[in-house]
Amino acid sequence: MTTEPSTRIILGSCPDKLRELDDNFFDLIFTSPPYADQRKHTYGGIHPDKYVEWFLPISYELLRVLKPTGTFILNIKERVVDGERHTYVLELILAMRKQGWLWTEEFMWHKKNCYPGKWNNRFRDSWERLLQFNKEKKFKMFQEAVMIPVGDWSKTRLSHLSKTDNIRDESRAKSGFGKRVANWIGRSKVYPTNVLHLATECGNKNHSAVFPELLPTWFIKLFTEERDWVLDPFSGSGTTLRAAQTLGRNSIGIEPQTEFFEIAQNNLNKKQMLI
Amino acid sequence: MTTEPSTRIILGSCPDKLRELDDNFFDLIFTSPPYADQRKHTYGGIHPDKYVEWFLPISYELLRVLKPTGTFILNIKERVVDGERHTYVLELILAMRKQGWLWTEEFMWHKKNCYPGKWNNRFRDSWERLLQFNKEKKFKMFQEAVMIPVGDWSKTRLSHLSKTDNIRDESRAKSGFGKRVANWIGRSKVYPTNVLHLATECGNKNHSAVFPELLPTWFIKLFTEERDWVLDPFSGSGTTLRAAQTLGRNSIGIEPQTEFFEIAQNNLNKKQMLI
DNA sequence: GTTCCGCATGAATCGATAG
DNA sequence: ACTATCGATTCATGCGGAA
Repeated sequence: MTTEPSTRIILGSCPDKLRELDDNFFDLIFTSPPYADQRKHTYGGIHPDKYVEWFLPISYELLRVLKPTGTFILNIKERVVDGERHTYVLELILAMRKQGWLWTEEFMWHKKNCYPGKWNNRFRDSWERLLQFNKEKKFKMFQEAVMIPVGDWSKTRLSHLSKTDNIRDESRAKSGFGKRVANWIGRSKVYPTNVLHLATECGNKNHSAVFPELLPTWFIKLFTEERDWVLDPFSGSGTTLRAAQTLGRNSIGIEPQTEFFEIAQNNLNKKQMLI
Repeated sequence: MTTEPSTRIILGSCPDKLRELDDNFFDLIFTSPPYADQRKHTYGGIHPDKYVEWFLPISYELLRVLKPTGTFILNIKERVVDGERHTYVLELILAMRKQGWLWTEEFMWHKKNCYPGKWNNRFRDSWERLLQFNKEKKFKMFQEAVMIPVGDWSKTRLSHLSKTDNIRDESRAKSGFGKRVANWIGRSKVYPTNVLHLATECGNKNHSAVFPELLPTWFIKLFTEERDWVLDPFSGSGTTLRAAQTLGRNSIGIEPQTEFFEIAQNNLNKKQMLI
């Protein structure tokens, strides 16, 4: 048994590779599956009308490999089809409940910098769903791990902050929500809400990720302890795995594309990699 | 024909009173219906399992009285029942589509100051859905009416902020999001996103509103012109009607409780009231 | 060392044009 | 008529070069 947490990426696809994993093994599953008909160039686009059908065999396996006290966080957003929001996400929630999942909560990721554009009939979409599913009503949760510091006077102060005002200290504090943590060290802390107000990662970083590392970091802190096991069945460039590694959690990722598989390997600490 | 816009509240309940209204009459329907409540004895509480069944006859009439170019904004959030988010909102969206509604968009109200509380298995809920439904793909929308100041200046400006610089002036500007207007007149503006980041109203007013007046104000500006007709089928203390009156729109409200009916009457400009 | 500014880019969507 | 492809639109962010 090593003292370092282990990180491993499996080259392959879901649900096939999931079947090789043990029952009741993971404490947290955090993933952002390919959205319907999006990123066609990287993943084979899944047609919106076929999305639920495609995902259910995967969620079936996820239910099996999750511990009874574990949590599944699904980052997803429905696309616009023919002028309407498509209903596949709503249908997926209903179908997963029939599969045995509990739909415990819906967190919201409020993106600070969303995709630009201008249309006559809608505004830019600046939020995504973070659906929380559980196997049992009683699950592990460590709310203290994600508390944010706020004093009485700072409540007033915070209400006057603009979006950009929060940015600078985010990368330093790594506590989520970008609340200029450094300035309030030693102050009393409060619990956050179910809205995460984070920026998407910019494309000109040396690695590209669809979500910022702060996102998995926050949920890993909230739902796991050190040495717990984290799974990302669509690990992509490995953002979830890197967050897990930084926090001393064991993790497994699954990724079908060799290109992303290799990028993720390079972004992770080699000493902890199990090949 | 009066030059002032008219405002009228009907004492009665839905869908009965809706049946007395004309076809294809309203440009905007904005409402926050009573939330589902499992405590049967509560007045007006609708059991979550019966919510869709209760609402469909109402949405049927709303579809009838809305103009083909009009918009229906439904402010709603599902309750937690037995540890899970109940699915009645998801089911309602699916059922309303079968009724003929288009589910065009889902706006998000990100509450700045949400209800306090502490639970072992969840955080405070600080967002609500604002579901947009339409009859036709082509609907009236006036995006310029809700533009907000560009964030570009703020990078420079915010680096040397004084305390007074931070003070917001929502009421004077009436610009929807209430984003520090006075200082940036003459600056270029940008379109907002589909997330509204507003504070809930303070409780120390003599009436309690479930949403701040800025919320209906924003949608009335976005989807109607002066003298257009606005309907709130659950008008409560009359927040939507007052917003409509302030903006020079005609409006009709429906409210079953005499107490709220009278509160709303008192909050509105009497000269424009049609009794 | 800082700060400032230019610039490329991103889980998108619509409408027109083409097959 | 129905589907596929393509250009136009837009803005917060972070990197890199310059002052």
